[in-house]
Amino acid sequence: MPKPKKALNATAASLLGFLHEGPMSGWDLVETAQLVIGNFWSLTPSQVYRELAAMAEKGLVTREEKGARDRQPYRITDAGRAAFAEWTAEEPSPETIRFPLLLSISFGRHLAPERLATHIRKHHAMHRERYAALERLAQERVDDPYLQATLRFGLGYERAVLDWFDSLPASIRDADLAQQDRRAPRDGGEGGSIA
Amino acid sequence: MPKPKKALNATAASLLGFLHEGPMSGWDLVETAQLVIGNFWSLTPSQVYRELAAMAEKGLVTREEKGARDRQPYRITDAGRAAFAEWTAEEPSPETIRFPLLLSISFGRHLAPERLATHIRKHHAMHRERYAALERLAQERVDDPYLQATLRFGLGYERAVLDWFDSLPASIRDADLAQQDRRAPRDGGEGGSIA
DNA sequence: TGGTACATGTAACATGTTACATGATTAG
DNA sequence: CTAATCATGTAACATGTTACATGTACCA
Repeated sequence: MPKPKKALNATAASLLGFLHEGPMSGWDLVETAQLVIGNFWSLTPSQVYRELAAMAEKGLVTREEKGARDRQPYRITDAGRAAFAEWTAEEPSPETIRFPLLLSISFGRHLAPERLATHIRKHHAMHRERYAALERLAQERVDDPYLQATLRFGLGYERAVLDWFDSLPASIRDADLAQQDRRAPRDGGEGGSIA
Repeated sequence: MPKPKKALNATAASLLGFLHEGPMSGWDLVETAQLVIGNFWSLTPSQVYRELAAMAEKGLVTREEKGARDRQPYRITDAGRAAFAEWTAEEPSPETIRFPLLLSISFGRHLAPERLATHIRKHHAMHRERYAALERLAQERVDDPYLQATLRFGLGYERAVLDWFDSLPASIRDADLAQQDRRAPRDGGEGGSIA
């Protein structure tokens, strides 16, 4: 067997996905992606420009006439559509989550309790905001069932995260400065510079 | 301002976190990590060996006498503990999720419906299994509150994902071979072609 | 004695991140 | 005119992934 050969990476595929709707510039793509797939995928401008250049090289997209503000639109080609279709045939890999805060909690016994509690508090607040923003967004665009499904994912995820925050025991989330002697003698300042 | 200087990356930090419990080999670390932080962090053997080598270079860990089966244990040093402590002081970055299946759904209008439905079905099954496995795990180790908290995260997440799968409209998840003519023509169907 | 699981590691490559350089357009 | 924002891109580096090479111990 000749090995399934990986035609496209998911990021490139997503760009081609958007380009199905018509030519767009790198900037457009970044904006659109943030809005549409931002809840479960991320891509930076420099990645986008790199992928576009690579795909242009391979003939999956072509550059159009520049527009206003030097915008450089890219248009998907037939080869691009074919590559995209090939990508859709592969079984999507399982999702990956990287959640640094949970790392801090895992090693919570080695952190100063109020430090951990502070991290938790900030992230909790951030997720409350995200949830609210998502709810607002979900109320506007009710048209497209695919977008709706992914939006509902984001909502469900954020809801679960908020519930989880609420389920954290006081011993972890409410560390107050009073009962600090459990370990990690407070030294306030930046760690005792060892260098 | 001299720039916060990033002491450690989260993956290296997690290795140091585990090494706080005592010397371990790369293999041990991979196994432990899979078990303890596998629900929200991933690291491959080659990453682990590379990080260990780099950290040995920097004096954050030292190599111990090899044990049975050529196992090479690493022990955290004081500098390692200091670096870890420094890492805990940084605010954890927001989590990132990369969920290729949701990408497929986002571009669902450009996929053959039964292809998308197949992807969904497989992932749904995978998550059902993960959820069951996590529940089993959560029943055993009730001791450590930090582990419990992260386990509860995994459970909450998987629960949310399963609920989300259940919430998918039939039009997306139940594409059956009968109503295939939306696109991606197929043939050989039973006589009753839909009006 | 030969296969499988254990265990360590390297090399090559793909992807993601950060910092920066440049020019175009708009708003004040 | 000038600052802010829009827009494109490059370069350097960090991290993640895949494939492979090597050797150890167990067990059928």
